[in-house]
Amino acid sequence: MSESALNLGDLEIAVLEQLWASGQMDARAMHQRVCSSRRISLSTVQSALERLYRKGLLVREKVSHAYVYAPRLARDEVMARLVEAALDRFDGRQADGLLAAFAGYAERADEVTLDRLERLIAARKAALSERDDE
Amino acid sequence: MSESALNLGDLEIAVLEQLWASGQMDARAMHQRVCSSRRISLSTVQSALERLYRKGLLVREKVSHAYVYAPRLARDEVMARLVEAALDRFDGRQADGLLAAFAGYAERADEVTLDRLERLIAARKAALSERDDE
DNA sequence: ATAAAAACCGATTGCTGATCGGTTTTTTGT
DNA sequence: ACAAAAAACCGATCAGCAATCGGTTTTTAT
Repeated sequence: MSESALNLGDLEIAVLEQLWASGQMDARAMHQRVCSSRRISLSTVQSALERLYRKGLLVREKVSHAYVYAPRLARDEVMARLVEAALDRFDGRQADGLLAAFAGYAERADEVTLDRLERLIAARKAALSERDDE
Repeated sequence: MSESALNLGDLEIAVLEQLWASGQMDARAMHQRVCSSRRISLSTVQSALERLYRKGLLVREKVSHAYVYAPRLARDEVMARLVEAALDRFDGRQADGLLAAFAGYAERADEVTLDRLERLIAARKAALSERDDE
């Protein structure tokens, strides 16, 4: 096993989005934010937070008697892990899949993004050739 | 909804891998290939094939009395859709996530892959500027 | 000490993939 | 044409997981 089987439900993602937007909050505050779009009890929100905590995606700290939760990973990092998890299940290199996903995406990408990508690749190339020189 | 909620189980992926490797086969042949690693009945394999067919990932044709299944999408394409599906569930642009996944991957990418990517980006840039000229 | 707030616990529901055996339909060999 | 074999088809069960909740216990603050 590749040991990176990550999966997230809809509520879990909604909760994460709130935390990424606000930095941290307790279950009550989260409930306030989420219950406008979802008719949901406090318990349900607590469950989702607990699940995310157990999945290693949140940290928490007891402030007086209540847990205050905060994201343990950046939004991008979580997305990256999700992508990795999706691709991990296939045989062999996952390069192809990511390349393909990326190609499809690049078809619609704007100049700014393309520039960012070029820089990413240039940086990696530089790192590679420096390694070769040693 | 973004209408691209694709998800695949382990057996489904194993089945797809076989088809990508061999082009096409019927349920019996698939059972032969898969039952070495998984102790599984023919019915189970048939179910998986049927599910994949309904998901639009396979085509099939009656050859004499048995269905012969074949992939409808390339391996890369399926991987790309899986990535898309994983990222679609987040708010806003999925650019960031793909970029992040890609950045992580690029850290380990070899020169050949980097070259391929550069070409991909160059092609997209060319397409963009041609559009601008019109 | 007591009331309020939160954690904690367990139970239920719904969805989906995996799994199977039995029944019907179709094909094929004689 | 008919019987045997093969496959599709059907429905049922099981397992895992997210979502959902209410009730009980624990903790805190007054």
